[in-house]
This record gives sequence, C-alpha cells and structure tokens, in this order.
Amino acid sequence: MMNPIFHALFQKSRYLTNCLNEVLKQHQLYSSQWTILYCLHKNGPMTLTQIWKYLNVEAPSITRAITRLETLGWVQRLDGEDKREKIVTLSAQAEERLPAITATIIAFEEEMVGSLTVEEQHQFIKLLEKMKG
Amino acid sequence: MMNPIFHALFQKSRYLTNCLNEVLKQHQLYSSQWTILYCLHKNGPMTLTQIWKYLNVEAPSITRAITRLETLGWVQRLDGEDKREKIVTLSAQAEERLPAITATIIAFEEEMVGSLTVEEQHQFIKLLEKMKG
DNA sequence: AGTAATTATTTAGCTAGGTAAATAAATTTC
DNA sequence: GAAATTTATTTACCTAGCTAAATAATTACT
Repeated sequence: MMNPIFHALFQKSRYLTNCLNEVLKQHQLYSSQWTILYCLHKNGPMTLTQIWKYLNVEAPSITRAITRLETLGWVQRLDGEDKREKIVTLSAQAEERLPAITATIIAFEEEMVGSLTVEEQHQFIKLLEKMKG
Repeated sequence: MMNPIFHALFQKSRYLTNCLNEVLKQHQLYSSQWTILYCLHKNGPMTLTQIWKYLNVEAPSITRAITRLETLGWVQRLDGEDKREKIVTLSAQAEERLPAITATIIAFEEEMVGSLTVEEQHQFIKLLEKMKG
C-alpha cells in the first residue's frame, strides 16, 4: 500500500488477533469464539441475527462459529417462538468458566494497550471513527 | 472485548479490506494479491522468503498466493542460484497494468483517509506503533 | 384464503490468515 | 567427506471472514 496507515493497521490487527489466540489457548478458545461468548454474556440469549448484527459480521460466519461452540459445549441453540429463528444461550459450563477467561482478557488488553494513556486511547478511537466508513 | 479499542480496530480493518476488495474487482484482483504485486514492483524480483518476511505473514500464505498469481499470469517463479529458493518476478502483463491499478489504489486511500489531516494521520500511526508489538 | 415478498438460518465455495510437518538443498560440524 | 543441522519451499489442515444461493417460516397484499 502506498499510504502506510493501511499496512500498519492491517498488520496490527493481525498481530493482535494472533496474540489473543495465543493467550486464549489456555482456555481452549479462539478469539472469535470468545467474542461471541462475551456478546452473549453481556446481552443474554440472542438470535443468530442479533449476534451477527451486533458483531458486524455476516450471518454464515456466525452459523459456523455457533455450530462449533455448540459441539464444544459452550452454548445451546433453542427454537424461538418464531420458528425461523434459533436462540443461542450460554451453557452452564460457559457461565462457570467465563470469569477466569474474562480475567485473562483483561490482563491481555491491559498489556497490549497499557502503553497508551487513557487520553491516547480516546484519541485513537476518535481517529479510527473519523476515517471513512 | 471489554476495551473498545480492539473491537473498533478489528472492525475497521475488516471493513477496509472489504472495501479494497470491492474497488479492486475492476482489475480482477484481491487486496492481498495487490499487496504482493506492489511489493514486487517496489523491490524488484524477490524470493518467497523475502516476500513473507517483508509483508510479515507466514510462508504458506505466500506460497498459495503466488501460485494463484502465477496461474493468473501476474508473476513468474524462477529457480534461484540456490536451488532451494524460487525467485518471483512480475510478468509483462503485470508491469503493463500496474499503473492503472496504482491509480485506483491511490484514489481509494485518499477517499478512506482523506477525512484525516496529515497531522492526524501521523498521530494515528504513532499511536498504532506505541501499542505493544 | 392464497399468492407474493420478506426474513432467519443454513449450505457451498471462495480468499486469507495461522501452525505443524514434509521435502529438498545448502551449510556446519566433527 | 559423512552426518547433522539449518534454510526455503511446499503440503495438509485449521479458523475466520466473505458472497451467492437454498430452505423454511412469517408477513403482506389483494
């Protein structure tokens, strides 16, 4: 890329994802799986559509991730009143393990972003949002 | 993620990649293919190892991408003096088409990043680099 | 009420990243 | 100089995004 912003941004994004996956290995989770678990923890049971709209991802990515999380015992898929929709809920196992995982994540984020002051963190987000899109 | 920086960063990264792919459709290229072509244009012929080290990705990603670029006629793989290594060069077709693609990219980048002042762009990169890693 | 349009989810198949392990050539070591 | 180590590339297989199209259930239309 000619403008160094893009290369820097893409690279940091990949780097952070890899680090996050590394750190989450101890809980046998991938970063995107964690993202979904956290989303459910924060919002309670959600339909697939609610999840992908919330996370700003396309539906098939969520279908696949939920299928995996289900077979691994982290979530359940229940039929909704509207028979088209599936409602996803955290399993007891997930609820039980979530605090430890959350602690891992908080430590990770603190390590990664701790070199920035709170001021700089706000500045960073502001700049991200000021970019088109 | 609990710290909004990560979500914002990952999301913008995904968004920009998608936009870039969209814009590159007119040249029948994907963003990561473009990245490699530009890398070769800037540095001249390179071995696979030089490419993946330069782009900061793992070797298999580059092997795959180069194979595809080769079958599409954008690059050639030549044996090096060291018989282990393959030297990748741009094809005549690529050299010919690169100016038009570059123009597309410059316009894209200007559109995406134009809402930031030059000052802010520097600030942004500085903050990215200040984050750990 | 019956047909058409919309909505939720899934399936199939693509790019693009990653790790682990295989292979082949070059280099180092003894 | 033979054996061991290193290096460059590839292969196989995983996650994770995407689009396009299929399916099934609901809603809207007339």
